[in-house]
Amino acid sequence: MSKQHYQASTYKSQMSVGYLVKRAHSLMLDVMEPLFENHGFSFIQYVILAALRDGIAVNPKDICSQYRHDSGALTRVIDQLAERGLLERVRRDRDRRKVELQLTPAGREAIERLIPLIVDKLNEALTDFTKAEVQELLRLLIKLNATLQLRLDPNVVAAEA
Amino acid sequence: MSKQHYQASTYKSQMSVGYLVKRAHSLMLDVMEPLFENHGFSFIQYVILAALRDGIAVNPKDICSQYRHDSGALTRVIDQLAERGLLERVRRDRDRRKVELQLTPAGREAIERLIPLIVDKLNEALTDFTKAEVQELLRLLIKLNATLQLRLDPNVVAAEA
DNA sequence: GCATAATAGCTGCCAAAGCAGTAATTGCCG
DNA sequence: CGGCAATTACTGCTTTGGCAGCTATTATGC
Repeated sequence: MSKQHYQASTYKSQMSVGYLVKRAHSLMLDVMEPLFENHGFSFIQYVILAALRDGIAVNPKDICSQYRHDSGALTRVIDQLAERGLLERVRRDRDRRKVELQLTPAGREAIERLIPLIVDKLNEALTDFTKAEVQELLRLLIKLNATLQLRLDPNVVAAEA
Repeated sequence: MSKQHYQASTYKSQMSVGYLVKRAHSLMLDVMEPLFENHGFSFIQYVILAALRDGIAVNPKDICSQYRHDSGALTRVIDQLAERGLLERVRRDRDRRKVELQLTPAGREAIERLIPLIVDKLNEALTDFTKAEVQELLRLLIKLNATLQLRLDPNVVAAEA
């Protein structure tokens, strides 16, 4: 069924997409995290603000599944952000189980201030890349994610269609 | 200096290598973790065994920096694996601060048993990819990691040369 | 329509990661 | 050579994530 890109007899972690993605993730964190901490945010706090800014998530549930973060832990982080007046919980009548998270003006301002710093770091990380290489990397990552998503939960995609 | 791949005024997380790598990492974990747990290993335990198998690491320090894992936490995980007889701590005279980790026969057997399962999952995740696409993805990830590594610690590479 | 299952968010408890400080060893520089 | 800084691994303490259970609300099957 699936292609034989890897074989057990010759497998080495160094050439595994799994290892390489994990390592890229580690290195990205090393680069980005100090940036947020300097501005009074933990990484997960930034992630939430950015997810709301870009429409990646509206409910806590979305953030949990998108970023593989624990639901209980997330509640407490949202509490922190709400206490600092950066976002608000809104209950809509449409489905009263759900909580809609909304950035306050202060929250929007905070995340917008961080964006240029992120952009700088990303551009630095991609200095040696051509435009075409970046496009190809994005395309392949998106394709990989789509496949993984599909294998994990075939129903979701069908349901959204 | 660095190319302008991204601009603050048009930046969206969905097209960020950072976001895409983080998401790939999440999805990979969702796919792989159940596999290890079914065989009595946590993900970090597998990572350690695989790192030793493939020569990614020899000392605890190597694992910490490669995988961004806390040194203290790692000591305790290594304790677990040592108690289960899967690896051994060896002090070499060359530098007695360092501990060299070595897989025992049981440890080697355990990790070798897991490899085929990993390989299957990876091949599944890459089903829709051509050989050329996989090669290109690997190349770009390796290049990205090298750049990030360089930006984080310019001395390391110079020292190793 | 009603009982049951499923979903979303929250709370308490436990395990694990993060942090700081320690001891042993080695490298470095005067 | 000697003293100080750096490195490696480890140990306690704190913070955070992961898990199970709970409540409220909505979807589903009879």
